[in-house]
Amino acid sequence: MITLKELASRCNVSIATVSNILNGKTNVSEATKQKVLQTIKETGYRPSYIARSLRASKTKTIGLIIDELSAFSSPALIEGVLTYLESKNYKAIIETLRLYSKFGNQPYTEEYKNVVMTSVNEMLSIKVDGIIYIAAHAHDVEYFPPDLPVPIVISYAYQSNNKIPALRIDDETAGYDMTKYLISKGHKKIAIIAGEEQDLHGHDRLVGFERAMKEAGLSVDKNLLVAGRWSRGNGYLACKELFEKSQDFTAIFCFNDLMAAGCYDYLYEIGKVPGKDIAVAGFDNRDIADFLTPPLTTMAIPLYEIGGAAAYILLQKLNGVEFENHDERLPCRLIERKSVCEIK
Amino acid sequence: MITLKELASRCNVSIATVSNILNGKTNVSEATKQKVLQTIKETGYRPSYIARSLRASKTKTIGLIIDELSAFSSPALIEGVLTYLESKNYKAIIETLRLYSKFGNQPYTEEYKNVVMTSVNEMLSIKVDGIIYIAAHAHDVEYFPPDLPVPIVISYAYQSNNKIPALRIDDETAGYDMTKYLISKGHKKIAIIAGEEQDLHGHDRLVGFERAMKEAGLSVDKNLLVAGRWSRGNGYLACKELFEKSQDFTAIFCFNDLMAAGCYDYLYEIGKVPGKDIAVAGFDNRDIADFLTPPLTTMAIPLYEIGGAAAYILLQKLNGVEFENHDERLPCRLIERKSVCEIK
DNA sequence: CTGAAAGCGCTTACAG
DNA sequence: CTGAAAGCGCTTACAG
Repeated sequence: MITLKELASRCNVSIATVSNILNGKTNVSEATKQKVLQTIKETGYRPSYIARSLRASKTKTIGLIIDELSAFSSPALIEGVLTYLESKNYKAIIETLRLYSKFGNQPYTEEYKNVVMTSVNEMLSIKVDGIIYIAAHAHDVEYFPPDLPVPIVISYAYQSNNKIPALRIDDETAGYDMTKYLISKGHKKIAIIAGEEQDLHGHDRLVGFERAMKEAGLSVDKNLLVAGRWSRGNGYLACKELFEKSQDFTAIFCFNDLMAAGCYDYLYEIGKVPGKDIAVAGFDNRDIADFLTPPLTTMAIPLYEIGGAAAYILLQKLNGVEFENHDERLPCRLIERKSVCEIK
Repeated sequence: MITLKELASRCNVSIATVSNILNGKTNVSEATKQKVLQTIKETGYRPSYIARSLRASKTKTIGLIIDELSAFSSPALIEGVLTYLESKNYKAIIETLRLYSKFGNQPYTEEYKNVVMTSVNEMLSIKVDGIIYIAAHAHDVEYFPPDLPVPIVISYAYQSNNKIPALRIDDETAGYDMTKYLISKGHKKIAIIAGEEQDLHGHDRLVGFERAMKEAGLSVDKNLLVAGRWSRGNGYLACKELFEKSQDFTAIFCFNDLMAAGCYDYLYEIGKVPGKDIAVAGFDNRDIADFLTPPLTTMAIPLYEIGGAAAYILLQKLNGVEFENHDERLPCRLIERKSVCEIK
């Protein structure tokens, strides 16, 4: 691969002139411009990104710090980021933290902070123009200092203690919408399998649920609320617990699809058919939702959009636009399938 | 963030000395070394990756070109690559080609070559030390020229016309193993839903199937072989076609899980229960496999391992080790669940 | 053991 | 319209 210098000498012009042409400066005669362009074509010359970055002290590269690539949400989030970045001619350096494999089910520990900050420092050393943090799960990030030398945007989580822009999903409205849907199908006694206590997603969905119930004049029975971890096995257990506490409900709203699947497991075990004997709703619209029997009615999460919006905001910030305290919540979409039966 | 020069002047030594310390050279007095290290700690100095890369003309960065991030295989492949890379202190620049969204079901066209080569050239411009191409589907890549200035490794596909190392799965053995398993369960008449014709994965799996049948002294009935696209809908259609052509089989080996799910759909429609009235096997071990009713017996693909091996080989090549004509096939693993019933 | 100097491949004032 | 020169932040012989 030839260099600018060689290219210039082949064309019998100075490197400054070639550089000007490359950068679209207009103060160049048409003749020399054509000659240079022609030679570039012949030689396959490509400017060195590295040299350009060093000189211009901008890399046009964004650092992507990813909690966990194998989280179901990550690929779509990343795809959204990359698509926007590419359209603006930015590159991405990617680093995955392997959060779940390293820290299991209690991921966001003190030790984890160090992992994240080490990654941030590495990105800084690479001289990325900005950073996008892609969380695996909504949480209060806390650890990004307010005085980072480059802008940062949080996707799928947020930070309460300063002004870092964040994009997440509107859990409350989603909880509200699903509950209204359930009510519209005639359900009045709705049980909840809620995911871990003190979980942000769960908390907000529950608030939405209660609001919808209240609006419909329906009472919320605390006996019909069961919490647990976000897995299929725990969905099974939670469903079991529900039936041990009460039989008085016609629908179960699970706060994720995995727990809904576990819920199915238990229902079949006791001879009840979801979508027929009892309504089940999920959340996330993972791939599996459509492959359950019956296909699961659930909430789709705007992952691609969140990724795109995160990239958009970051690039805006790079252009000097302020996004202080920007904590945007994108709407989820109800996907109606076969697991919610109607009650007359 | 301070520079080497500032750091040196704070310590009253030359930049060369600081650089030597940073790079672990031993010809430095303990006293100055301690002073410099101390100052680095105080100032939070970090060397500029960009400047270092320009000077050393190595970036310690690998370009990852990804067919389609949302392919089910990509995240694990990437995770494997990144994990190995990180352990060796390499970074990754990532670019996704959005193959399926751009080119639909006939992805590997002439136009696609240009997309890939554009990406390669961009990586070259960024001066990556090497490239890993992560395919979404096994195919003969063809387009990488043999004289690329940096080494390249193909993961999940291969290239027939030159010496680029490639890692893919051992479809033939996997087809053989699954067939043997089916035979061991008493099945003698096995139908195949094969995926697209002339597909590499499908071709090799079929060869393995035929070998196992032959070894067991079983005949292969061409009527029991149906091809189609890799989707659920086509699995449904293929299963229907199978039943229209013949009723004389006790097991269906689907060449991916999605088609197996479609197969389930049709079976239920005609009142047959998979795993009871008829055996069904899949391929891929996607997330959905365990959520079907009954859970699907299938073949797990060593994606993480392929990614890791690709990264390993690339770094070996960077160290001058030759891997000409390296076309490695990693073994799949049979995951036994509930969809294959036994015949006495 | 330490430092002065060249140079990696560019961009950016600035002079002509 | 064109070019000489400085400099981005490092590393690497080389001299002392």
